Amino acid sequence: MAEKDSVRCQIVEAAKKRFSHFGYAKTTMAEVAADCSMSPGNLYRFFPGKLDIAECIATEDYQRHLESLRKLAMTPGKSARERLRDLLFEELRRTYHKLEKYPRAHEMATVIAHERPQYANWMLANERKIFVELFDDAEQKGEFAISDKETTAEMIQSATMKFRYPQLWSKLTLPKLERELDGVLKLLIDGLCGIGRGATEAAA
Amino acid sequence: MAEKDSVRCQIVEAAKKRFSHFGYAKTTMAEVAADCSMSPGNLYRFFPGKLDIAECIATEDYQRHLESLRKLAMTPGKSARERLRDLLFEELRRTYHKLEKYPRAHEMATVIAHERPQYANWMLANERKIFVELFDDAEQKGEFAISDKETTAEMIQSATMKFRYPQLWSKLTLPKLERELDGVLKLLIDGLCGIGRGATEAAA
DNA sequence: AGACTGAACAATCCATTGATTATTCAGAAA
DNA sequence: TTTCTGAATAATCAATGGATTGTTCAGTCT
Repeated sequence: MAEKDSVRCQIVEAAKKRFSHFGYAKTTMAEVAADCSMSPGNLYRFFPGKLDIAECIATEDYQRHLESLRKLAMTPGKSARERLRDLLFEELRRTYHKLEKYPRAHEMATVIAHERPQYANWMLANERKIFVELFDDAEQKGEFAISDKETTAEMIQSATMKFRYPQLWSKLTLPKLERELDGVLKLLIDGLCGIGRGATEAAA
Repeated sequence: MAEKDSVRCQIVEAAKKRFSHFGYAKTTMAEVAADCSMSPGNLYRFFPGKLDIAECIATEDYQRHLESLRKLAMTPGKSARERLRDLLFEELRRTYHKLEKYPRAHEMATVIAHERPQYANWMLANERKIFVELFDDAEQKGEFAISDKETTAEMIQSATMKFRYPQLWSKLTLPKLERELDGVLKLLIDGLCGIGRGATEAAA
């Protein structure tokens, strides 16, 4: 069992190197197998198919991301509003930098999104859980009370789509995207009327 | 001059029929010319190229749309909030129905967006003008006061991307999209705190 | 002179085909 | 028995070149 896991891990590492260097399409199962000193056929005892290796790599990375989001959502000593802001900014920056550093990641994301349409939904649902935790906490501390938290989380995701897959919808630079997210967030939190208090507080 | 315009119009009408029936790629300049009983070369006295005919068709249609938006933005007897809602819903419904009725329209939109990247920006800028007019009016009537109206308009567009090209980002049905837009709009107007008053008013 | 034509050209498309590759599985090795 | 191999298969990809099509322009017609 531990044996099996270590082989799986070896395969994933080999594939990770190939995928990020040559791209998903340009690496063959035979190459990954050779890197692991095994036959192509043997890969299929550990993964149902090529795409599943990619998904495994993506998920591994995504779990780390989720962890860091959870941490941001619960940072003590920060207002709920600040933490919400931190969450969405982290989301934007992570994907932006990831695609900047590993341009091949875009190909992988595209392939997975295309062949496994539910995958993106699963990611969104995971993040919504974090939003809901944050809202629960905010309610307890009397910062704001949201009646339908799950729905509200969906609405926030809907309104911030552009910042979740930044390079996909626009060719804006990161600073411009950040300024725009800042503006959207201010609207989402305070509403059009602005309420008066702390219009600058959010920009800090 | 009037002569020239009528020929242009004839070309546009012929192209419109072909494009919506067979698609942009599948109709040839020769066919459009034949429909107008003229040679292919003659088309180029009226349009710089094939894409410009498509753009002309799109723009004609878009101008009508803009007009209807302007009307909605200025409907007397409605609150600014209601009118803002009407605007965004009209936007959603129009594109949704257009693509449902003319599936070929998607191809044309894609081609134009790809070859003329500035076109989409021009459309967005036009609509922002309407938002700004609406905000001016709202300010005058004391409904809400927005400091930077142009920027606020940009933020609203940013937050409602998903509903501007509905079939592009999701496979949701119109009713689901409407419910989602409704939720996003409520957030945008009232903010997360909800302010207390009229949580149901927006859903009416 | 101005309006228009249609053959010519270059760019693009697209079907065909030959090569590559993901996946399977009968059987070898341990 | 369990683990693994590697040739066989079917699906996909990439190259090719022949046909199609957007665009031009020398020249005809009015």
